[in-house]
Amino acid sequence: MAVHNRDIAEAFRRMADVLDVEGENPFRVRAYRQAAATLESLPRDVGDMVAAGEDLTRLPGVGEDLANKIREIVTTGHFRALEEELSHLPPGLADLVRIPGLGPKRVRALYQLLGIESIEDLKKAAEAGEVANLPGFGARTEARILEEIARLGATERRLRLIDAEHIANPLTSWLEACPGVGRVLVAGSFRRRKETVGDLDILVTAADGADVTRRFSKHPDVTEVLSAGPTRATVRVGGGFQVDLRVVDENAYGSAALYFTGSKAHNIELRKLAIRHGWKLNEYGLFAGE
DNA sequence: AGGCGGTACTG
DNA sequence: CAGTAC
DNA sequence: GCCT
Repeated sequence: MAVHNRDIAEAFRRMADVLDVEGENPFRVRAYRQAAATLESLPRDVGDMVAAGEDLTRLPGVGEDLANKIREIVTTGHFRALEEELSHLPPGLADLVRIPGLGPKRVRALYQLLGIESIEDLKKAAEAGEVANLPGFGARTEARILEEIARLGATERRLRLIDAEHIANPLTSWLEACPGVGRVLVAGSFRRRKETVGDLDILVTAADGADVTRRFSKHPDVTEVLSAGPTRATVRVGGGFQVDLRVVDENAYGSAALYFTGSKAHNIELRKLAIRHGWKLNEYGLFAGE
C-alpha cells in the first residue's frame, strides 16, 4: 500500500508531539511541524518524487535529515526514529498536546503529578476535580480542558467559506454599530477567500479596546469567552466556532490588516524582507530597526 | 556557527 | 513570572 | 530540525 503525503505529514506531526512532550528543542519540534505542512500543501506525491530520484531538500523546510526520513517512510513503510521515541513514552501521552491550552510543560506536569497517560485519563481526573489543584492549573483551566475534550470528538471544525460568511456578516454589522468602533475587517483566511476557514479573525479600530472586547464578550451569540483583554478577545460562537477579535488604534489599521490577513508563511517572508532593509515589521507598523 | 516572530492573556 | 496561543 |  502506497504511502502518501498525508501519512508522512501525520507521522511527522506525531514525532513533533512526542519530542515536544519529551522536552526536546522547540525549534526541532517546529521543524517537523513545518515539514508536515509543506508535505500537505504539496501538489505532487512525494512518493513519485522519491521514485524519480528527485532532490527532496528542494522542498521548503526539508533538509538532508528529513529528506532521508521521508525516503525511509516511503520505501520501507516504517519510521524508526518515531518508533524509538514512542517506546520512551506511554503511547497516548503525546496526544494531550493537541488539546488547546495544553503545551508540553503542562502535559508533563499531568503525567508526573497525576500519572495521566491519555486523554481518557485526563477526562476522568478533570471530572474528579483533581486537575484544578495542580500548580499552574485552576478551576477555569480544568473546565476548559473538559470542554476541549468534548469538542475533540466532533467532526472537523473548519467551516466552508460560505458558512463562515453567515457567521461573520452579522458580527460585522454588530461591531460596526458598536460605540467607539471605527473600521471593521474580517481578516485571516476568510479575507484570503480560502475554501474553508478554521476560525474568524476580526480586526477593529477603536480607542478604548477594553470596552469593545467587553461588549463583544457579551454578544448574544457568544457561548464561551476564552480570553478577553484590552487589545484582544477570543470567544466561541454557537456551534463552537472560534472568533478572535483584535482591537488596534486607527493609525495601525493598515499594518494590522496586512498582518492579520496573513498567511503566516507570507508574514514570515515580509518580516524577513523588512529585516533585510534594517526595519522591523509587526501588526502596529513598519519601523526603523533597533 | 548561530538564529529561529513578536505580542498578549491567564494563572 | 512561566506557559500558551496567535 | 532548517536556513543563511
